[in-house]
This record gives sequence, C-alpha cells and structure tokens, in this order.
Amino acid sequence: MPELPEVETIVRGLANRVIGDVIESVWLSSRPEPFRSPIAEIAARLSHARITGVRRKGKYIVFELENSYGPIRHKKAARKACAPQAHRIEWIVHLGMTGRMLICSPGEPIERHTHAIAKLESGRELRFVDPRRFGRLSVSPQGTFEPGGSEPLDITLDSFVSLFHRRKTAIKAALLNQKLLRGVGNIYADEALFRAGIRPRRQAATLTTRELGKLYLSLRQVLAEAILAGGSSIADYVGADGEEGFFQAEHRVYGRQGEPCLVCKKTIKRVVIGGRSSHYCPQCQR
DNA sequence: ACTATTTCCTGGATGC
DNA sequence: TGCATCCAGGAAATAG
Repeated sequence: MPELPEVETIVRGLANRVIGDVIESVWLSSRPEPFRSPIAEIAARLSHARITGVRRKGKYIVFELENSYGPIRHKKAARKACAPQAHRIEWIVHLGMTGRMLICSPGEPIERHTHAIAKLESGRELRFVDPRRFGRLSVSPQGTFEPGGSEPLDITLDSFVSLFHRRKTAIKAALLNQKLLRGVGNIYADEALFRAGIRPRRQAATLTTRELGKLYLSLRQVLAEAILAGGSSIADYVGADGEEGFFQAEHRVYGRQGEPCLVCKKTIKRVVIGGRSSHYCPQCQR
C-alpha cells in the first residue's frame, strides 16, 4: 500500500524519466470508477501536454502539465484567476491500495486492470494499473488541488502538538486522519508509535507534550528512513521502475503479530482500531 | 465541529 | 479440487 515514502519514491522515479516528455495520446478504460474528472476532459487535457514536473502531495502524485488548450472551465469558481496561466494544469493520481504507475515500452503486454495509458513522444507509455480500483485519477487547473492536512516532513513541532493535544480519538486513528497529517498510512503510523513507545489505543488528548514530541521525531525519522530505503514493498506495491523498495525489512511491528518484539522479546499484538489493524508491543508501548 | 461507521473493489489465503 | 468466506485498507460519504 503506497504511503508517503512509497509515493515519494515513485515520484522521484517518474520525475527522472518523464519530465520534458510530451503526451501524444491517451487511452482510458470504460470503467469509470478511478476517474474523478469527466473522461473526455481527462483525455482532452492530457493529450499533447508537456510534462514539466512531477511532485508528491501527501499520497498523491501530481504531474504538472502544459498544454495548448485553454483553461479548464469549472462552473463558477476561478474563472478570472485562470487567465494568466491558462495552459497549466495538473494531473492528479492517487494509487489507492493497489495502484501502480508503470513506464512501459509499447510492445509490452497490457496488464489486466490497466485503466489508463498515456503514449509519450519518446515512444514509451505511462500506464496506470489498479486491480482493486481504489486509486483515483483527475485533472485540475494548476494550483487548485490542495488536499487537507500538513506534510509530516514540513510541519513544525508546535503545529504537530496542536493537531493532537485536544483530540478525543485514539492516537492511531488521528495519525491516519489525512485532514490532520497527509501521507501517513497504516504501516508508518504503527512504526512511528512503536518508536515513540506509545500504544495505538491511547486517546490523543492524554499524550503529554513530551510524548507528542517523541512521536513527532519518531514519525519524521521513520518516514525519512523509509524514503532512503526506497519505501516498503508489500504484496501489491512496486515502484515506478518496477523495482521494489526494501524498507519492509525494517518493520518492527507492522505485520509481526505473534512474533517477538525486537527490543524486549514480548509477543507483538494485533488489534483493530477504527477498522484498521494495528500492531504494537505491549511491553515497549504504554 | 467531531467522531464513528459504511462503502467501494479484487485476489490471495483459509476452511470445509 | 472446488467452492464459499474472509480479509487487506485510503478516503469519501453517511450517520450519529
């Protein structure tokens, strides 16, 4: 499941290979689930667009595009604001659980569950494949796409503390809430809580400032380490190049229920919080 | 304004 | 072997 470090890895891989390339044509599947903009609009905006950048926002991949058509005309909003940057748009992709953005040569067989193919001038193809169709794909005028929440690697300690210190929910649920922090998913929430010595069920508001400080550092540390390792690859996830990250070897609690804690040897537990499996050490986490 | 629950999806694992 | 059932989970929608 691609979370912040995986998406960051994918984005870096994509940026190296598609920036400057031009989308010649686009094919979109007739299954509408992944598409969050009208199919005709996606096709029109992507076709003949030059890819000028690829960025990550939370768990979203943002392709920055320049095309020769006019601005996207959304109902009433931003009509005047569009004028000066009329040709700049963003192609937004969320990989959901099982989504992958592949760079392929045209001869490669089309995988089952391929929902979008962008043919590039360089002769390669960008393919969006997603068996479970939890992934999302849309286009929007540049600068208008703004998922809620703060980037965990940019937020200050003070802002981080103020996000959580009054929350009534379990800290695990709060970490997964994308309106607070964006990009943190199940794996890194569990790993950060383990490193901080905090049980996932603890109500956020009961955490001391000291504990929140520890969590802040733990989260940033685990995300940074995972990015350096190229992300985790579990079952469905493979990077843009098709290579796998290797951070999963560093997981200390995620998926290790029943196994001994690497620190104290107590058995790692698995519980469900807010419908999400949560893994923790009953000895090291309080 | 929050919080909790449900929904969407398929393939792999499990059990009989 | 075959078939049914369960489970994984991000985020939007819905309900409380």
